[in-house]
Amino acid sequence: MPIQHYRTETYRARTSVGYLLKRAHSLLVDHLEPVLATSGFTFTQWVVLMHLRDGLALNATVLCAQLRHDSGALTRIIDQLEKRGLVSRERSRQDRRSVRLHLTAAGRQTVDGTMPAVVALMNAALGGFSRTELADLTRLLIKLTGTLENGSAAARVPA
Amino acid sequence: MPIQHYRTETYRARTSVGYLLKRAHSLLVDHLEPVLATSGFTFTQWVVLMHLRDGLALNATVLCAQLRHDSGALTRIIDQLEKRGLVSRERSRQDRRSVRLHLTAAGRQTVDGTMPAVVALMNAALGGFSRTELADLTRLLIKLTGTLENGSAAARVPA
DNA sequence: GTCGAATAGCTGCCGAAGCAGAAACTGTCG
DNA sequence: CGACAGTTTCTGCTTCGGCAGCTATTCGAC
Repeated sequence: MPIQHYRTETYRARTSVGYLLKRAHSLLVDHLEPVLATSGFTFTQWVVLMHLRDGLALNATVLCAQLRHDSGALTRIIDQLEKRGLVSRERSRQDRRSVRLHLTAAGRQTVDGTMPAVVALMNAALGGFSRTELADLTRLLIKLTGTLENGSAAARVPA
Repeated sequence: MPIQHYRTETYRARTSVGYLLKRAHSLLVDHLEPVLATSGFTFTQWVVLMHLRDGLALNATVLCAQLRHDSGALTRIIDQLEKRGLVSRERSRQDRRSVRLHLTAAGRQTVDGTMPAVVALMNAALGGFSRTELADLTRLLIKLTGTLENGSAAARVPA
């Protein structure tokens, strides 16, 4: 039995978590894009490279789930990055349906090169935050995504 | 002099605020869309109606800024909603360049009809949160957006 | 008042994401 | 073995957001 945080009569867009999430993310991307553009990347391309660098995804299917992105669109992004020599495709031998992705040396070097500017931007954005506040924010966001990933939220919606 | 929250060597996508914001928002929208589809709305259309209902935006320019949406795209969304009789356009008399937007009675009734399901969904998504946790999350998100709206973040990025 | 600059909104165009379906492959069950 | 369901990736089609340019209107300097 969850708490009634919001009520129908008093729900307002501007104070809702959903609106604030969108706004914060959108503003962050707007600040990030010019920085990445100096390295010749769109935001989406850079995110793909970051995930490959961190070993979070070895193939397109997992990458789609992680990034909540369309598989068709991802194919085309990988095409671009492969053409630039930053990513390589290789058919898996265990399961020949699957294509293993990894960063090339050039790809790793390029994405590492973007990190100082990105980290500086993030730290500036969080300039007014104490360490505790950032830890709280991170924890609460992880908690929220955890709830949303399990089907529990959708299941409770009345017909 | 902001705190060095993140460092170049240890920055990882999965634990960064940016990634978590995107993921949380995206999951929330995925849950919301089927609910709104039963009323015949896309997420974007519904957000526009909500803002008009709450009196947050009286014309297209303000609405664009609020929603961080393109003015051209917004014109077409308003077209659809006007054609369905949910929104009305009216040239302002004070400034005839400006078009005042408002919900029609039908529009208000329709968007109000979506509220119970939306509120139920949000409460389910926040099921594991205490009142304090939701208050903290909301406050921290507002704080973050505030920082990002003032140009301070971008200004500090090194060349 | 007049002229140039700025603002509000709309239209055409382009690129990227979403959807559906095809092709290649795997594993299972009879 | 062979039919069939399920995966993984890729390819066309459609839709939608972002950009540039246009018109109408207003503001400000002179």
